[in-house]
Amino acid sequence: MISQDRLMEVLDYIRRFIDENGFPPTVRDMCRDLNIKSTATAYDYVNRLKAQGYLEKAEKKKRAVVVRGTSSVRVPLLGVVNAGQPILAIEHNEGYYTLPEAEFKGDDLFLLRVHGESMIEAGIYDGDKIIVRRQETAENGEIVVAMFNDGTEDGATVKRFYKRDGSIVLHPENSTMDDIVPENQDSIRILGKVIGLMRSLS
Amino acid sequence: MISQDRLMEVLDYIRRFIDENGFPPTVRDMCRDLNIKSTATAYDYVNRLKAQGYLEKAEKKKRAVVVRGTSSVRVPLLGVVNAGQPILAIEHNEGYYTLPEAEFKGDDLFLLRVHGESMIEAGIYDGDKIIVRRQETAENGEIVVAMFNDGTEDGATVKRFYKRDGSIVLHPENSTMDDIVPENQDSIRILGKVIGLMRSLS
DNA sequence: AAAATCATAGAACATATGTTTGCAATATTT
DNA sequence: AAATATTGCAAACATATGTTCTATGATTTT
Repeated sequence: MISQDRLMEVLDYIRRFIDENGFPPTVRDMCRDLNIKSTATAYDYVNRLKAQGYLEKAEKKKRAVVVRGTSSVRVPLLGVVNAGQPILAIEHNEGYYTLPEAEFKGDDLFLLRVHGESMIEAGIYDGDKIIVRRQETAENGEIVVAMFNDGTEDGATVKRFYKRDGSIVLHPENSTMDDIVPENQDSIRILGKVIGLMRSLS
Repeated sequence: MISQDRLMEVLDYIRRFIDENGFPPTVRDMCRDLNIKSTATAYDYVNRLKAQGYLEKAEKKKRAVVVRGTSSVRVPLLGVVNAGQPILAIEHNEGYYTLPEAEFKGDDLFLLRVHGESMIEAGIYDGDKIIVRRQETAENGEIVVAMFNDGTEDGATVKRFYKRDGSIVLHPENSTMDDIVPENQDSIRILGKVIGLMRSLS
C-alpha cells in the first residue's frame, strides 16, 4: 500500500539529504537510509513524486533530482553598505547564503552587511545582514538601499525612502541624524528594497 | 599556465551551476561550459580546488562536489515565545528552515517566533524569528529563552539573563518594563541562548 | 641548448548509479 | 473465490561520469 504519507516521508528525506550534503541522494542512498530493499522501489518512488510534481528529474542523469519549490534560495552576499560601490560588481561576491524561499521570495535577491547605526531605530543594527530585492523604484516609507553622488556624501546607504515636495528624501532611523536630501537628485539610484534581515549574535 | 584567476573562474562556475541547477556539475559539464577540451583537465582543476580547500569531494562518487562554506543546517521552527509552553513538544514543529551553517553553528538549534516588545531595545522586534541554541546554563548578559512558574507570570520568554545577589534576573530590553525576578527561583529553566535572528519585512 | 617540469589533451578504463525485467506477495475488483 | 491490478524485490543491464594512462607541446630550470 503506497500511502501518500510514505511518499511524503521519502520527499522529506530527499530534502534533508540535499540540505545536509549539498547534492541529491542516489536511489541506493535512499535504499540504505529508508530501509528500502530494492533500487527499483526507490526508483519507483522518485518517479511517483515526479509525476505528482514534487520533484524534477532529468532522465539518465546521476544524482540529478531537484525538489520543486525548494524551501531555500541561494543568495549572494555582495558586500558592505556604505563602503564605496561594491554592490554592482559580481566579482565582489563574498559567498552564498541559503535562505528559506517561503520567507524571501523574488528573483533577484542579495545580501549586504550593514555598517553604521543609521537605521538603528528601525531595528537594523551594525553588522546585520540585510536581504535586498533588486528593484529601481520604491514606495513612500519603504526601506531601500540607494546610491547617490553629492560631493560630500557618496556611496551606498540603507535609508527609509520618502518623496517630499518632488524631492527624494533618504531618512535615517536615528534621531541623532538628519534627513539626507541629495542636491544632485538625478544621481540617486535605488538599488533595491530591504525585505528582511539576518543577525548573528554571540 | 594555470593561473589562480582561472581556478577562481572554475570555482565560480561550479557555484553558479549548483545555484542554477540544484546539483553539482560533472567534469563533462565543465568541459562544455568552460571550453575545456579534456575531462582530465577539468578533473585536474577540481582536484586543485580541492587541494586548496575550496571544494569538498568524495572520490568516485558522481556529481558529489561541494563548495566549502556553503553548507546549511535545517532548523525547526518550534513555536511562539510567550504563548504557553509550546517549545518542549516536538509535535509543535511548524516546519524547517535552512540556515547558513557558517553563521549558525551548533548541534541543537531551533527557531522561535517572538511575540511582544519586551526586547525591542536589543533590536528584537515583534514577529522576529530568533535562532536559539539549546543549553541549560547562561552567562551574565546573554539573551536567553527561559521558562519559570510564578503564579502571576508563566510560560516562556526571551530576556537578558543576569545573576544578581544570587538571584536570577530576567531583564527585558524595554525601558517601560521592569526586571523579572521570579520568586520561585527553582522553577526557572533556561531553554537556550539566542544566537541570532531572522526578520522578514514587506 | 639540454633537461626537467608542468599544463592540457585524447582515449581508454572503471564503476557508481539510473533503468529494465520478471517474479512473488499482497491488495482490490469482479 | 477467481481474476486483476498493485506493490516491492532481486538481479541483471545500460550508461553517465569519475579516473587513469600516455603523449605532446609549452615553460621553467639547469
